[in-house]
Amino acid sequence: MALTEYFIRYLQRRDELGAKDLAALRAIPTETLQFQNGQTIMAPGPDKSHSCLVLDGMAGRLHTMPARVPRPVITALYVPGDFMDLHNFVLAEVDDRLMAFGPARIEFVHHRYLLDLSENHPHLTRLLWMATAIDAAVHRQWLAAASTLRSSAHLAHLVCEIYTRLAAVGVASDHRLTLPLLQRELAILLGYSSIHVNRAVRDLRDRKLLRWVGTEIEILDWPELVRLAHFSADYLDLERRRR
Amino acid sequence: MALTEYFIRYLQRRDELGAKDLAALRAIPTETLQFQNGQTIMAPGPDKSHSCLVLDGMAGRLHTMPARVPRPVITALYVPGDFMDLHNFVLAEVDDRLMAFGPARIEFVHHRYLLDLSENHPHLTRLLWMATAIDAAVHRQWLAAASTLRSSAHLAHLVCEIYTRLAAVGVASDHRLTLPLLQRELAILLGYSSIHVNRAVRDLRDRKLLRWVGTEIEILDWPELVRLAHFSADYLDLERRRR
DNA sequence: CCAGCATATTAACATAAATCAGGCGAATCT
DNA sequence: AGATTCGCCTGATTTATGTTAATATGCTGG
Repeated sequence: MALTEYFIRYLQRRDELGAKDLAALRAIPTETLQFQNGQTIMAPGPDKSHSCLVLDGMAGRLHTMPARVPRPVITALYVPGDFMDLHNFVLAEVDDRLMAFGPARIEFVHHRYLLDLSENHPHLTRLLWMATAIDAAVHRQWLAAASTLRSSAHLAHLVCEIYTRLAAVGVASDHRLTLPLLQRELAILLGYSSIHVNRAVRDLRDRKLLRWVGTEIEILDWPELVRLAHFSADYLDLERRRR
Repeated sequence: MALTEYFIRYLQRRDELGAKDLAALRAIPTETLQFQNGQTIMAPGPDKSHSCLVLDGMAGRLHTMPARVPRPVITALYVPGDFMDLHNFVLAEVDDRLMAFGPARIEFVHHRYLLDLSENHPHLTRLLWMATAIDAAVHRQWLAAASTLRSSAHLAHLVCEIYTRLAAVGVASDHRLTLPLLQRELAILLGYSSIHVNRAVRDLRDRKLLRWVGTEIEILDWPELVRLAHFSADYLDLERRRR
């Protein structure tokens, strides 16, 4: 199985890929595995041999604070095309757990191929580096959202971001998206109790901004949702540019 | 002026540097500028030509949400040796403002040298990449801290982290540190009102965990502070390892 | 069809943090 | 010295969020 075309499109939206780059990417062998909702894609620990990317479905990163901590926190969400685990290629140890949200197909790439890429394809290396930098930019946006937004606006911000990211890879359109997260999981993502998340969902419904049944969301008033959430897609760095 | 030895030590704590790597790093010319408290080191905008690192003093990253947002948020703090702005080498645009906290000397590296490095020194490239990955790991820890900790513990976590990072570069020791942030600035970092930060400081004082006068902090009970903050230095990735 | 379970929802109450209002003390300026 | 500014500190009140408890709803397996 070859490296997901989703990821190649992820890169192509942001920079031009030459024929040699494309060939090098497509030559990387991967192993694809299927996961069910809640399953662990990668457990924390040192010396990982693979990094992984999302082919299909959604996945997330569960970060646990050390010692007797109240609960883990979801610090990132990944959609198809996201190379979700490049970090562990350059870090000694990442003690986050990667898990599937809903059914998901994940591709695993052995680090030897990334190492080879970093030795012989500097342009691609910069693009992989860019992918981790975009992850970090999303982290910063989440930090800012958590600091400045109240629960409803905070939840709205998440919906705007995920819709934008899903739409960018063609998995969502027409202001409809599937978000395979329980309210309990939204709570540990946004940093609220699940009851409070429920209040926030109700608030957005009452304002007629969206319909939300189970995992299916329909955004009824995108401009107003964006305004409430102070959302702008800039930080996702979707623009095409030489790097 | 050559690339700061602090940054070289930052790398050496985490991996071995060969003679060629060292020579390549030391050959990079930099320009050093002095900033006063509150001054802008780099303004947001596209097409930056330089990245910068902290030689002396402290600096931070101010992230502003778009359009009529309540306030900016401090999403990162940088200490001597931190290559604080590698992001903009690989990203099209970073709309964060970099500013000095207290007097600070900052080194500027032209992107042409980073480009050269990424073309010809894959091992060093991976290490720079690692530096941005560590930044991202710190972001995730801040996200987790913001979600799970109450004000006092959250503030305690920040103090633990900054002391650990300052001590790692030899700028702090004996459980004493200088933190050139006003309570107002701590508030926009932690996501509280400054009045509430004041209460958190008082709480830590009342518990006899630290003395805090102006910008001078003395940690009186490190183990208890660490326990309260659920702090562990793991995420700073200080361990030495091949990458 | 029912029992059993998990999730969503709501209400009532408790706590945390924001906001409002103001006082204190040190540094600076006139 | 007096006035001003700024950061620190504190109490009173309001708002946001957490907690507990209970009900509803939708699924699954018998």
